[in-house]
Amino acid sequence: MQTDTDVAPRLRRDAQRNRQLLIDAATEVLREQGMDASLDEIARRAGVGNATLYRRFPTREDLYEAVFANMGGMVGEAAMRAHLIDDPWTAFATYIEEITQFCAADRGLSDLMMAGMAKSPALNAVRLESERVLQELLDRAQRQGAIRPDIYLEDVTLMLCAMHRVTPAAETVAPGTWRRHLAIALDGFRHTGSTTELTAPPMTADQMFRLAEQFQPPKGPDRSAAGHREHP
Amino acid sequence: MQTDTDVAPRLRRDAQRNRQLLIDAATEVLREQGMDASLDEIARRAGVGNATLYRRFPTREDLYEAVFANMGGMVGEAAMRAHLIDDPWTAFATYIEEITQFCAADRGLSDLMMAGMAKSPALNAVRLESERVLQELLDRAQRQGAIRPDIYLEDVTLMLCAMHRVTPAAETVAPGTWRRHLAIALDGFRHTGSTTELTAPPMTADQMFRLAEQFQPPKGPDRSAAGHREHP
Amino acid sequence: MQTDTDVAPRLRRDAQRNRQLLIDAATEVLREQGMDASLDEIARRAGVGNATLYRRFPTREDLYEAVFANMGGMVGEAAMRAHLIDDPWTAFATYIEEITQFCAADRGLSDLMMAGMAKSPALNAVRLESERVLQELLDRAQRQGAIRPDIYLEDVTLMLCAMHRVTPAAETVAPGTWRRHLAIALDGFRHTGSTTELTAPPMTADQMFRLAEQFQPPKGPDRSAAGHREHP
Amino acid sequence: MQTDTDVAPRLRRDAQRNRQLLIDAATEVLREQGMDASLDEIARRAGVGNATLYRRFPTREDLYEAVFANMGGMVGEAAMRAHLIDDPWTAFATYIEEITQFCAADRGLSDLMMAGMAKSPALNAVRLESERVLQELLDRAQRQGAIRPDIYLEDVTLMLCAMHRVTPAAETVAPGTWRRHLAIALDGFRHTGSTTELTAPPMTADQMFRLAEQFQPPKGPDRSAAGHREHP
DNA sequence: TATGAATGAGGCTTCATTCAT
DNA sequence: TATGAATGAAGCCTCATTCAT
Repeated sequence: MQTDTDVAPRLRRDAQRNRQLLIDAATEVLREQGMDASLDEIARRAGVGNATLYRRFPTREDLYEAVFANMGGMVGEAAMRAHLIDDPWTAFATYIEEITQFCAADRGLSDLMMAGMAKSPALNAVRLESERVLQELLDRAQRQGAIRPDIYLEDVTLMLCAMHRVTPAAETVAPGTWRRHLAIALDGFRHTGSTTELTAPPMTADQMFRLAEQFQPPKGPDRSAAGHREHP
Repeated sequence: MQTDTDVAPRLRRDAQRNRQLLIDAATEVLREQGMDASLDEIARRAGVGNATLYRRFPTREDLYEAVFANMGGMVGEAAMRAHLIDDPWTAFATYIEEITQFCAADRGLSDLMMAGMAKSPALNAVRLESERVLQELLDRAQRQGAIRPDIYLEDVTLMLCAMHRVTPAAETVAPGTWRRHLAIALDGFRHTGSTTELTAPPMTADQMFRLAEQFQPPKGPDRSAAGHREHP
Repeated sequence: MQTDTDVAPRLRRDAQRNRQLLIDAATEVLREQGMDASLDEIARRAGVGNATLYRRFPTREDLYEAVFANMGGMVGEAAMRAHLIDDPWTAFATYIEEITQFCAADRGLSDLMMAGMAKSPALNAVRLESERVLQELLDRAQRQGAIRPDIYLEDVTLMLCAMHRVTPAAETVAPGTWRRHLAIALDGFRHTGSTTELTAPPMTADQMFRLAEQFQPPKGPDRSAAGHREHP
Repeated sequence: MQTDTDVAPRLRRDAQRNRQLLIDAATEVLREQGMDASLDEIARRAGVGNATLYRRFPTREDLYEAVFANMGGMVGEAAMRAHLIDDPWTAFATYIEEITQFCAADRGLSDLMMAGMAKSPALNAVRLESERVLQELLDRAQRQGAIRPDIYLEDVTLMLCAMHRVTPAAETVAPGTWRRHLAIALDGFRHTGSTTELTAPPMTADQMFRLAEQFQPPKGPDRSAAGHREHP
């Protein structure tokens, strides 16, 4: 399902296979249960001992990073396609639509898209990149007058965050409806004759960060002298 | 804090008191920790044995139902206030704002507002009542032309669902920002010159119900051979 | 085996029984395996679910404290008997002998006698009380000239510490030999014509404390959001 | 660091090198963590696969044996130096001091000095050799009247055993204090006017052996159906 | 041969739930 | 009736050890 043959440089064939089994199982379980999924369950689903999972991915973050390794590519491609679109509004909307389409199909992806994961460079990189793209598209659409001028990146991000927390579940029940939902939400950004005046300030980037921190996967016990001790 | 004298008709005085203690504690814990809170924690906070909780509220649903019994009142009052507002759009927006204000301050409330709780008449009743109100306000605003005509109740509900899954967390980080967020989202419903055409159909009521079922509190283990055992 | 009926104020009879079973099992396991014993093993040996152990004794320290609850009495009695002895040296030696006799019979007791257990008031209290007694007896014997004047409390304590780390094991192999061992060691404190000059300074009380900290029982994972999460 | 070219007679050059890396790493880890150190940690520190460790040293004992193979040299040199000392008491005390100095700096060495390792010829050989030397020095000091005549080799050994179980920890907290501690303890052996009469008999050599057996490194699980499994 | 990989069991901790008082 | 008590299972993590390359 995932194809990151280059990511794990030299791994024995069977290890490579197990790694893939784990990633696939994790993808599946995350899709179903979201970011709080049990690691043992993932190992079980992969048909692999739990310790194998720990060997391959010492922390939950490592596993998640691997699961979403190809997300970077997805974002990049979506960005590229969006940049080819002439109409600024359409470019903006299309980019968000593509991102959302990805998330709608995967509860885990949705969860992680906004989750803190402060420790995971890869995940943060993807998010930052996506936000960079978003900012560009937003600027362009505002310059052209399609989007109301008092909208900030964080407004868009927050709206996406909210969407992502619902679309995967909605998808299992009414596939495709998210497109309608998203179209409506996007219209809220439009620069039209009748818009509600915004009194509250937008979130700051730091507040967004702290918000993301609140959507964290479970944190296990710390690793100072824990666990197994003696086999009597 | 809660006053549901009719709900539990004949109960000894102390039982009545315990019931109330539990509801108050649950309200508090749910507000802080959301739908997944530990039942033992609730009993502890109420200063009551855990078994008492089980006796009073055999299932988690029963407890939650009681906790949100008074929400009906809140919805009713919001509805009343909204109906006093002349401008249809303002009425619509104000009602949603009041509901959201409540949810923003209470993680448990937000969780449960959309949560399945199929078994819970009370919760469903509140939801249905709220939806009835919403439908009225929506109709009115559409008749007057403030809201685009191809919007359905489910579109509004779904948007609210998404909001509720984010606002409580946002509130801890940037209080009040949800107003901005909500204003933008509501503008999406407006009937303006430039709106995106909606190709996908709205959710059906039944789909909404099945969606709500996906946001469930934790389910316990399968208990087949549990309980007290003499020490063999 | 232990008899602390007053310690746990009002406990249901079965709980009292289980508590006792746990303490007995812990005593036994600690005697055999020392302070690193597995908590699950203790529960198993007591014929009780592991969670019961946690309910009764939330931390390892709590359990250990209970196991050694009667140590205080032992120390007090030994002190009383020692104070009745006229000859200062005999009083000093006898007190230490009684303490050691207790420790020789119990590896767990020996371990804990010196172990850090910084969190356990009871254990620390016993240790401090014992040291107070020791100091008195030491002073008396030094005033009378039986013990060389450049000996400090910490010298005695350290010697005891060393003894305790060996006597329980020795006891299983050659019961009673510890008396011989102890007699020889005590003679080292005597004020005689031929003693080795002591060039190094004695340990400070603080150093003793930090030494004790090095003999710690295993530390489990921390309790921030760990363990059980969902029962899917 | 170690040089046991004779021990492993014919080994490929790289094997020889790995063997040495492992011994060095083990020495280091044992020094820091004592006898219970993790084997994986040792292999890791050696920069070598864990299976290599198993191939080179099938059992923990085998590894420990190799680690302490050179201890024979240390003992021999200490013995030599002691024999050059004219005063019998000084010779006796100096030898013990040198041995203890070694142990104080090395937790693993201390642990193993007395540990059972019944299977390990090398460790036993070192111990026996050291005891032989000790016996000689003891005899000499007793003949000259410096040490009381009713002291036996096992008395000295046992005292050393007790010291070794404390000095490494003490060393980290109050370096050098062991010298004071040791000096006091040694004085206990002296032939002076005032000594305590010894009623209990000394340990027999066999009892000492069985005592040593009680200080064992961790034993692994029972492995009956382990290993690699195809994923069914 | 050397190695990384895999494994299951074991340790700790918490939770929803039933039992006995 | 109210309550504390008991329970097993599930979660997380690590280790000694065997297997396959």
